[in-house]
Amino acid sequence: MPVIVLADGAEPGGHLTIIPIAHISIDSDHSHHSIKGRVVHKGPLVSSPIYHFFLKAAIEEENCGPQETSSINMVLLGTLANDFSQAVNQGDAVTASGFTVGKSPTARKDKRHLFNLLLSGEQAVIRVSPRPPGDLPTPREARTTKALPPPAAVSSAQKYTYVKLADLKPGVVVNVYGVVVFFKQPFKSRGSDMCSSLKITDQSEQKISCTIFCPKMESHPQIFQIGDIVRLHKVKTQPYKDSLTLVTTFGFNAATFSGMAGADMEPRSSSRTFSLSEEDRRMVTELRSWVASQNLLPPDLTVALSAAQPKMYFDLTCQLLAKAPVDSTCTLLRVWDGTRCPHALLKVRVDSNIVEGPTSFSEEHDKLIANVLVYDNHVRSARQLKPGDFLRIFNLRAIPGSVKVPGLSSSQVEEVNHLSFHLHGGTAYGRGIRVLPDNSPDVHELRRTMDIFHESNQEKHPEVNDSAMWGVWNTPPESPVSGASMEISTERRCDHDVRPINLGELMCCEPGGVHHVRAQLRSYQPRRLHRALKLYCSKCTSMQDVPDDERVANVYAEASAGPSGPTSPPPWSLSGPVHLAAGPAGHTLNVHLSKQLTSEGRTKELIFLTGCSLQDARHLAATYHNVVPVRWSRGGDLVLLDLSVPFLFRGRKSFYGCKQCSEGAGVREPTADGEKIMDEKDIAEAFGVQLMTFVLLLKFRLRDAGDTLDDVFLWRDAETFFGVSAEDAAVNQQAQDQIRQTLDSLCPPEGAGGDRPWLDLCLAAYNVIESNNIENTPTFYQICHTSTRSHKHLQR
DNA sequence: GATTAGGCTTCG
Repeated sequence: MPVIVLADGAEPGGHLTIIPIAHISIDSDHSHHSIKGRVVHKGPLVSSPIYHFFLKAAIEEENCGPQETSSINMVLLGTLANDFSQAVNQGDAVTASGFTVGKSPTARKDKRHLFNLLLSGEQAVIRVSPRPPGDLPTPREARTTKALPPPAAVSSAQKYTYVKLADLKPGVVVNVYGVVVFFKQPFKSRGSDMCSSLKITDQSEQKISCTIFCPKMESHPQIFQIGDIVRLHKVKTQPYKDSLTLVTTFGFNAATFSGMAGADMEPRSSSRTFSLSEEDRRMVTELRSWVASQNLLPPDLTVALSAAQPKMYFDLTCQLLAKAPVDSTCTLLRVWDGTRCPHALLKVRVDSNIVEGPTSFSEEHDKLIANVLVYDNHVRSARQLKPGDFLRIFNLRAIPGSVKVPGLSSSQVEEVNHLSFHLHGGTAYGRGIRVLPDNSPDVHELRRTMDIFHESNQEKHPEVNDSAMWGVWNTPPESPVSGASMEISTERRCDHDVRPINLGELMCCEPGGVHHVRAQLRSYQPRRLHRALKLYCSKCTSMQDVPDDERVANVYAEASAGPSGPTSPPPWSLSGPVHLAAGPAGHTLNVHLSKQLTSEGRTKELIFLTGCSLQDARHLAATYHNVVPVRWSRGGDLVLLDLSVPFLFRGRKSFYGCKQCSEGAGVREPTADGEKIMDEKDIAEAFGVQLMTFVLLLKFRLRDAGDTLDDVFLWRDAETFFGVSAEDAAVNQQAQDQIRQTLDSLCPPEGAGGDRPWLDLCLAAYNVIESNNIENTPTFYQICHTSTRSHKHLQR
């Protein structure tokens, strides 16, 4: 998906609600909110070493109340900044969503909102409707406009006209709309491009073949099924065999819409300056209702595994669980769709060392897993697939009987009358594989079916915990990051004097040494990066997950509702109620300050709160240096909350203590030395809390020419590797983006087109000996002393 | 502003 969508109607899409700019707050969850306003300032595009690009802008709301803050600063990072710079002009109306909120450092100076919006990554979307012609700038804009460079050509302002398919003349470049009646997935042409073909029709009932040549997969029309509507810009008519065909020309661009009447208008397009005018909406709506009234589309061939019959050709929507190469012309895909095929399914056994994804599943799940063998040209597309991907496989064939599977010994193929599924070589009948985006309606439906299976299976077999399946199922692939292209390499920072070896040699080495290898990153876990963030206790070396906000909020809520009998605040404290204006009605909570600090005029330095929510604590952390949520014990004393939640808030950061190593921890007055503001270490020490630190933990699978190595951990030196501190990654979107970008470059997502770079790595080999199992201890590897270096190239 | 392909079941 493009990060930026330019639309004439600047309303939020789908599930988003527009909220007033004044309601933006650092405490609120704005994931379903969007804001709307006019661009009153557009800063220059600045090249940034980390994000490629960086741009500041400000938008102002129209028709807001007299007292409200009506303008807010936005910080755009990465490709979004680049897109915005090209496609948006001062005076354009925009809506923004998918932002995070931060404190605006310039609020005092520019009199804008106390907070600013940070937009980056996939979730950030800006929609733009250009300023109507003749609409004069506001006085504030007029003052600043002069300083801006002349406006770049804005594609959104361009007017497109569309030709009906019956009115096409030979040898002209046109724009057309059509309903897809046939399509083929892109395949590698003999030339330099990928080639895809489709046939479209419209109300004139003319059927026209189109040939698309584009080097990038994602620039081809993203067609998921017959009946989808495509918009093709800049295609040339070309006579071929008594009829006209359409072929891409320079400037070609495609957008695809669902053909279902009433479906949303969200286009599938790789164009970064995408424009959707009223006419576009009308064209799509008219084609949708025309299709609904006709009977011209070929039947939908989608069939669930539960309805698969021997010998049939059908389309399968499914999830990939695991895959394994069988030989150079054949790859095995293990898939499921949550339904059970009435026919016994062929079991294909492959060496577990070459399987990508889980190698075994529970018996119940196994019955639902279909083995799909893909051949020849499809081996190439299967290479891009990752376990967890949702797929549509077109023109799959159900094959009954015993099948000779290449690469298997004769004893393994004697499964008579079991169904196997083949995706034969070639592209006839649109044969091919397509990855479905996580937000597609088909994926939603698939997930529902899989949910039902899991629930009923849990009831039947509560003892079975099929972690392999859950791992894949809960780890959907992230959608491709548009334009996250940077060349990257790794550099060893150690001075070990060892000769680089290959992975095969490494696996023969005894644990305990360090080794240098050169390998590619095949896959990594967890796919959801927030799960890579852990809390680590350096004393007992335990590691735990960071609790999510909901859990933390619950603990605070429970503590607020705790005992409220007679209380005895500590003698060193001053207590009193404080009224918070936050929230719809505002509310009151109790604060406790140190007498000592208060007398020194250092009231801002430390505050204890009873009856506070998570939001309150975060809110007050913007004003007070150290915020400690506490509760009353049954005996009426101030005590710390359960250490499963943060015991301290400092700015945007929160700090946790280790439960095991903090025995006897309690609320005590920290000694203030007056020179510096006390920090988390001072407070933890005073309370007797063993501080935990944030760490990053990832597991890599490496591969070189001959071997694959699993269980390669990146942990101790993860911060060196990414050039980001784990503590920053916990609170800072920019740090998270840097990790994401690094991983995307090392292991490019499907469709991004990048090659996997070769990495120079220093690995430590070790094993963990458990007391009762000295034999057979597996060897693990850890990446050490290695950092990534990126070499960005500017985008044109 | 070149070149690619130009649907129409594998044969495992």
